[in-house]
Amino acid sequence: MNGIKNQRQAVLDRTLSRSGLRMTRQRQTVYDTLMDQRDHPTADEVFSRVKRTMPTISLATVYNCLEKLVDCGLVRQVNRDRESTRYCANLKEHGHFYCRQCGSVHDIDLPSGQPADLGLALPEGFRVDQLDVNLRGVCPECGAKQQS
Amino acid sequence: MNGIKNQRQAVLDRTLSRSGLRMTRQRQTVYDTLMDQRDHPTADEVFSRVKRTMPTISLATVYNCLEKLVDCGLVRQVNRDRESTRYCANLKEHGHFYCRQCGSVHDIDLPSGQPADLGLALPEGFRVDQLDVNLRGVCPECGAKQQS
DNA sequence: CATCTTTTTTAGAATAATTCTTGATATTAA
DNA sequence: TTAATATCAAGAATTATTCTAAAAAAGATG
Repeated sequence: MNGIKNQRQAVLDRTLSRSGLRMTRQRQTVYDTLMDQRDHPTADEVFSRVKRTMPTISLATVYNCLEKLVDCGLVRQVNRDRESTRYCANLKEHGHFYCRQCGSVHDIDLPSGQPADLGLALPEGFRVDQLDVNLRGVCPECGAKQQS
Repeated sequence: MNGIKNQRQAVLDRTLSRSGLRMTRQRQTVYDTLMDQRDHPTADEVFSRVKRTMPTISLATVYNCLEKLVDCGLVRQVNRDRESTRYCANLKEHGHFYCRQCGSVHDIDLPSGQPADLGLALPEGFRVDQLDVNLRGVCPECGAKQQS
């Protein structure tokens, strides 16, 4: 029972050791937390979720774990302006939509392929290796509320 | 002589008062600084540039002025991850390219029109009113250096 | 012009997120 | 087991930014 978590754990273990890192209970819990509820929590939010099952963990450790997960590519940092960094376990290339009313963050699929495909008029000579797309507006839930 | 600065000043004056704000020597100088050298400086960098002609200005004032300029729409804030906010006096819709080698920031034209035109597969119900595109990579200058 | 009002500036304190430091603890290797 | 290394944890430190409160400047009014 609970094959999903076992499989997830195997991926984590493999990926960590590929980066010369050890699998620890803390990393596992932090990773599980991100995978279980994929709503782009801040480090602080992750901290309070993890504390529920591991009350002795410290915020510094959560930051450390998140950093390692980002380093080994299992987790992405998501930033909007200078607000707290959020963490995202969706590895597919995607952008983010921020609802200015409820503050929720939604993943938005990007057209696969190179950034050039976005139709950007990139002058000669720029080599792009990362693309970051952020949208701001009103999400469907808030939009609906407003109409009524 | 110096018609450009006079014209610029007139625009600033008009725009400020449209927002119920006064034209001050500090705001004028901060705005001029951004318009004169359009390289996306941080507040701190603006501060040190402004100090050259106005040695008594304080950093808080620079922050205040920048905030007002942003409020009244003459200046845009530009963020990359959680680094210091940068300020940009280019009002045309555009994205930003960050060179990971020299740290320079370049404006990148976006295809005019709605965000949907970027080819984003936006699910039904999202109303977008702001689009933010950041690219990361190597700029032409650094690319050329590397080849040789 | 003198006075009153409002806005702006300023210096320094406060804040918030994150990183750093250092010693304790756990894990692996020998 | 012992040694070596990696990780964790608690709190201090850092950094960018905002807040606060008082002084200065600008504009309006009589």
